[in-house]
Amino acid sequence: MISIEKINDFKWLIPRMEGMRVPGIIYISEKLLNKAVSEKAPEQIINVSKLPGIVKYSLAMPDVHWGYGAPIGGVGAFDAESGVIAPGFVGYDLNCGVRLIRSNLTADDVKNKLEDLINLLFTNIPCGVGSTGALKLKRKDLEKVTAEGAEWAVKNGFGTAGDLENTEENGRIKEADPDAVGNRAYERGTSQLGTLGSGNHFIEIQRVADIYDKTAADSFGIFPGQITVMVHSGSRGLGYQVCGDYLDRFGRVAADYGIKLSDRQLACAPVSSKEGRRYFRAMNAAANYAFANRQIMTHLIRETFSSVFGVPYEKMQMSLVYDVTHNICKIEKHTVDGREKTLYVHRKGATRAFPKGHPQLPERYRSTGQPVIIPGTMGTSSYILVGTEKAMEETWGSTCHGAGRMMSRHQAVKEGRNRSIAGELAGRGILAKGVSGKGLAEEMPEAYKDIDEVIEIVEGAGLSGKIARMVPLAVIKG
DNA sequence: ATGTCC
Repeated sequence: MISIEKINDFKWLIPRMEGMRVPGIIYISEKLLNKAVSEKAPEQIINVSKLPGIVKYSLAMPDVHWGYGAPIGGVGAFDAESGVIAPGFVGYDLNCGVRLIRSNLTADDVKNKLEDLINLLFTNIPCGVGSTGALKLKRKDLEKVTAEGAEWAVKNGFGTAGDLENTEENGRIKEADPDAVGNRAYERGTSQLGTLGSGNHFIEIQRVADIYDKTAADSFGIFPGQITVMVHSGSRGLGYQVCGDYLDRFGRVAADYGIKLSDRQLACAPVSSKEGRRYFRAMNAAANYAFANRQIMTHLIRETFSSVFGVPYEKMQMSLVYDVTHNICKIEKHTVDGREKTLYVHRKGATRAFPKGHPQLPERYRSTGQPVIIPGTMGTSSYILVGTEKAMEETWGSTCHGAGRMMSRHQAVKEGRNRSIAGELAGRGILAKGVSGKGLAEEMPEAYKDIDEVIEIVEGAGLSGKIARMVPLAVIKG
């Protein structure tokens, strides 16, 4: 039995016990804690707290759930000298992330076009496990993609300079090394650029249903009744392979650095070690691939809208609001006990949420704070939030990343037997097109926590502010 | 999440 003590309505403490270097903190409500968090997630929060060089606390967001090695919804910062880096605390889908594309279309404009849009998106953007895209790149070009990220995509005609401006890291992480990515990863990545993938990855056409902060919404280009398009995808087989390769490697070398692993899935190496630095550069290379992937899909989405409406997409003002990554480790400066420190911040199923004034934000968001894009499920709302100063102080500038699973995929498939999830969604006015019925069942809304409750918690805890809520109209699923 | 088992 793990003891979890209430700090306040939205914040809970796992006190430091034998072997823990720092305490655990879970941002959650009593209701969600009892209903949606199994014992396995707190065990992983504790395992993370035992890693060398972890600073202050092992954190979990309200969408926390059990994952490979470390919890999804977990955040932890590590000292730049004594800390470690752990692939299992970044996730297999390196730079899995979300972007939101705005438009000047209203729900009325798309009412009679939704079916065409969703069918053509499904045709134009390959999805599903192992799906391959229209682009087949030579190894040399692929290396440019891992070095240059979304910048490569824009350079090759898939998007605009404005897209880069509105992407975390401008869509290109500088400290990336194409040579740190293995052959097998490149083989898998060759034909997958511009593909959606499977699982919880999706492209969704949404309607803006609520505005909570008009000033911020205005500066984000968001208005009531507006059509937005949300993309959730990552680095596909390339990132998966990078994660796997370095997990193997770290599993073998951790002992050489005197690290005793409490869970092999949480294999790690010192950030300052040869292996640690190499993983960091490979991870960033895979992250760049993911930025390019979402960028190329953005272009395909714009073309799809153009062809359905018969007007150039520029006329529909389909610009990028923001692109966030929620599976990554970043070098960031944070204040620790009154002093500025350089930290390796791991976010696994957690979103950066920097406050207004932060120097890393694009000029246009300097006075509002960073847009935080949070998807719900196929059947529920999604949100635009904004980063806060309190997140900077308490969670290394982090917030939740989505609703967070409540049921295992296996359990969801079982629940979905003799049901048509697409049919049920259609009954609620949501057009869902998936590669497989099983895939849709795995992603049924009931398999997830209530996104509205999750958002209430991050807002109540002061980790982000609500800007707008979108509802799903139509979605494609891998 | 994932060429859902090299």
